[in-house]
Amino acid sequence: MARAGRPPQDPARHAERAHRILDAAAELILRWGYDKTTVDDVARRAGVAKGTIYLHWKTRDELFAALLRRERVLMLDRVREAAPATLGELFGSLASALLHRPLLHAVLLDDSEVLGKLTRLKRQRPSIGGLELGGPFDAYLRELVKLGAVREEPAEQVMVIGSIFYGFMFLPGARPESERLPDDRVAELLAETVERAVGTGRALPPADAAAVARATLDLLDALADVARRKLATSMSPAKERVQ
Amino acid sequence: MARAGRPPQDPARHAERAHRILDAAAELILRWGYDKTTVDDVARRAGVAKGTIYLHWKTRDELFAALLRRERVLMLDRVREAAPATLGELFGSLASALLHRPLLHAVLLDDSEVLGKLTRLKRQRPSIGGLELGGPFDAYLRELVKLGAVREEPAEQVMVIGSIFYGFMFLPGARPESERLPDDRVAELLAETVERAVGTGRALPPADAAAVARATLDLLDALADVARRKLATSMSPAKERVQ
DNA sequence: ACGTGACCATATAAGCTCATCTGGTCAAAC
DNA sequence: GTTTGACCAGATGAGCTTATATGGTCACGT
Repeated sequence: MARAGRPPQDPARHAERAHRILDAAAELILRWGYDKTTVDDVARRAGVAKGTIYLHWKTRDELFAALLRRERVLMLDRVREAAPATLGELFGSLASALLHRPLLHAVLLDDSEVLGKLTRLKRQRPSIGGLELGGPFDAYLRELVKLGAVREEPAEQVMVIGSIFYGFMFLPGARPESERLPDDRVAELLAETVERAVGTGRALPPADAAAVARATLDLLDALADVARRKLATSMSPAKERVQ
Repeated sequence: MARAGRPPQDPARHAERAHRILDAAAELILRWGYDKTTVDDVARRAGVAKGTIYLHWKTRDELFAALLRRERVLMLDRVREAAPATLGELFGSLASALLHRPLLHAVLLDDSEVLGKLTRLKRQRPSIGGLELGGPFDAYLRELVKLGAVREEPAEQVMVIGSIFYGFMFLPGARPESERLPDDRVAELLAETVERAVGTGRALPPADAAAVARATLDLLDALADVARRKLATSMSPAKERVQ
């Protein structure tokens, strides 16, 4: 109640505060799990009043959605920075980035420890690991097939890649600490495995290799673009949104 | 461990009844889950009195253990019959057999729908998918490395294989029915993927290829032998057992 | 205009009771 | 000698009550 001052309508400050709230939420959810993290906790940790949170999001769930969307954008940005030039590198970078974002990792694995009662509900969603399996990724794969970087039958290759990716993301958590490989090594092995599993094995002519690298970055840009647009929806003030 | 008391009047009939009870248990557990399946249900379905079940096993849990051990033996027998001759074929056969044994599949995936409150408890166990990752399988892998069938760093390859296997066993269950491949095709793709992921790619001289096939069958024999011995322990009358 | 925190209706958790169920036993019946 | 099912103590679950916590709102102060 002691807080004075009426900051003018400063969008930058407003956005900064939203991010501060999301930071608080991320930290608390990771520590206590979604069920045990209250809006009041988040507000306190972010140094705002509870009501302020509802100036940004209509419900607690929307706050969480915004958080996940931001995680996604951050992850994709990191992948994009790594500038993967092949399918294997793409998934290696994805893995590496995902392992640095425990919330997304928890969503992928449907970890009830973290997600609480949200666990089963998310199952409905068709997306796996942040990649829509029909859609831009599918087009990307077909492109690589054309370029001779990936074998035929893209529909099956999608399943193969998905399985490998999921297995690599899951298994380390199921093994005793002592036998666990460092995250970076896991990512490297994943990259290698994907390449061997669905690659053609032939070396590509430089022009085609460049085309693959280009297609990969284009895909990431497209995914990041969608992700950023969704995030923007989640970050605009609650009142402005219709639904 | 001399036999206390007298052997049953007709051992064959006795064993047949034990299997009938396990059949009943398997069916009910798959239908209702472990938690909702009572000893009385099993007895009724098997056409015996409840007390009879306790002539075979000391506790409900031991009945379940026997069931799983039988499943394991049956699965390994099936794999052995397929006579896999390479590492890839070994895992293809394992996958195919596992997909035909829903109980083992549930154990691998830690499916709480089926296992109920047993879910988290089994987590402790070091075994994944019925293969002890240190032990006979490890020796087998090293042998294949020596024969030039598998790349170096067997410790990492174990992790790679495990991840791939788990991913392939898990993913189909997470996808919509419409996009799901037939079990046989999944097994084939898994075989191919494992081979590409950890194989050397070179064709082996016939003598070495034969050695690989031999080692594979030897491994299966060894695993089946252990499994059968454990099963035997679980199938001997409850009173004869010490622990 | 903006932000706040007291406020409210509802949700959740804890504690308790009571009836039913279930794993396991055993004296009696084959 | 083998099998059975009535039987028992403890587990489980439904139902209810009470106390606390929580998501979300809003009149008010700045």
